[in-house]
Amino acid sequence: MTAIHGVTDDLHALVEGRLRRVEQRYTEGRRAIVEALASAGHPVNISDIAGRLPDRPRSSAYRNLVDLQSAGVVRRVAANDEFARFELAEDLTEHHHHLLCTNCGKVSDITPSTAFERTITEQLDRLADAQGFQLHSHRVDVLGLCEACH
Amino acid sequence: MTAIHGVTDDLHALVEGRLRRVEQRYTEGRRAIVEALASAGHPVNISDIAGRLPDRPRSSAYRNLVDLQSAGVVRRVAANDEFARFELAEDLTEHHHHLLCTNCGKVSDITPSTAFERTITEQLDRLADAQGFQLHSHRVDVLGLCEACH
DNA sequence: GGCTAATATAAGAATGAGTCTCAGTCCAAA
DNA sequence: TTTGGACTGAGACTCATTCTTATATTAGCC
Repeated sequence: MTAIHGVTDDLHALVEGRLRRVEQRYTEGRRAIVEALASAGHPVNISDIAGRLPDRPRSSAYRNLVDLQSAGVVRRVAANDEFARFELAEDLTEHHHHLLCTNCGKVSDITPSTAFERTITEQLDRLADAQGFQLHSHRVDVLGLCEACH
Repeated sequence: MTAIHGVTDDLHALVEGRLRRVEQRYTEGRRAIVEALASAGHPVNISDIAGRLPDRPRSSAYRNLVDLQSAGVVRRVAANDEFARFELAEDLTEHHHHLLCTNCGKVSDITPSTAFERTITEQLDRLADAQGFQLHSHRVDVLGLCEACH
C-alpha cells in the first residue's frame, strides 16, 4: 500500500478499479473529490469539499460521494455534530480512529497500536456476542479540545 | 445510584435539582421525556419519543431536549445514520458504549468491564497527548447487525 | 384569594442539509 | 454514427430541526 495521504497514481488506479467493478466511470468530478479527500488528510464536511471545489455544484458532490461510497472508496463519518464528514475508505489509507473537537468540530485521525486494537477487538467481540450482536467493525472516538481550541 | 433503568423518584429528584440549578422548571413535558428515555433503556430518536408521547408536539420535545441537555440531564448520541438519538446522561445511568445496527439503525447499550475501560483510557490519553489534544471523554461504537437483523 | 413577572407551551412557519428529478451531455461498443 | 447507459448541472423538493409568536402556567409576593 503506497497511497497513504497525498494523491498518487496508485490511489487513482485503485479507485478506478473499484468503480469499474460496479460499472461506474472515474470521471473528473469523482477524481476531484478523491483528490480533495486525500489531500485533506482528515474527514471533511460538505462545506470543506465545496470550498476545495468551488466550481462544482453541491448536488454533484453529494451524488458523487454516494457513488464513491457504494464503490467502497469513500466512508461517511458521523462526528458529534449534525454534519456528515467524508474520508477515504480505510483500506485505501489505514485503520484509524478519530479525535473530535467539541468546540470547533474538527475531526482528525489517530492510529492506534496493533496491541491496542487486538485488546479492543477481543473485548468487543465478547460483549457483542453476549447480546447476540454480529460485529462487523468498531469505531473509537476521542472527544475533547483540539490544539487550536484550548 | 439507584436509578439505572426504569423511572424512580430518585431520578426525578436528581433531574429537578439539575434543572433548578439553571433556573428551569421540571414541568410535565420535561418529566414525560425523562420517563420516555428512562423506560426505553437505550438511545431513541425523535420519532420514538413522539411515538411514546403522541399528545405532545415535536417542537416541544425538541425544545425540552435542548433544555435537558443544558441542564446535564440528557445526552445527544450520534449514531451511524442522519438521525440524532437521545439518552439520559451517563452520570444518571452508568458509563457505557453502543451497539449500532447498520441495517435497522437500532442503538443498544453495552457496559464494558472496568479493566477494559482502564486500558482504553490509558491508551487514548497517550494518543491524544501526542497530538496536543485535550481529552475529555471517549466513545466506542460497535457496528454490525442486531439480533433481529441477521 | 389575586397580581405580576418570568418561564413554558402549542402551533406552525422558517431553515437548511441532503435527495431527487429532469433535460441534456458524454462515452463505449458495435 | 447510432444507440444505450452513465453522468452532469440546475434547481425543486423533503424532512429533521429550529425559530417565532401568541397564549398559558407557575412561583413568589401581597
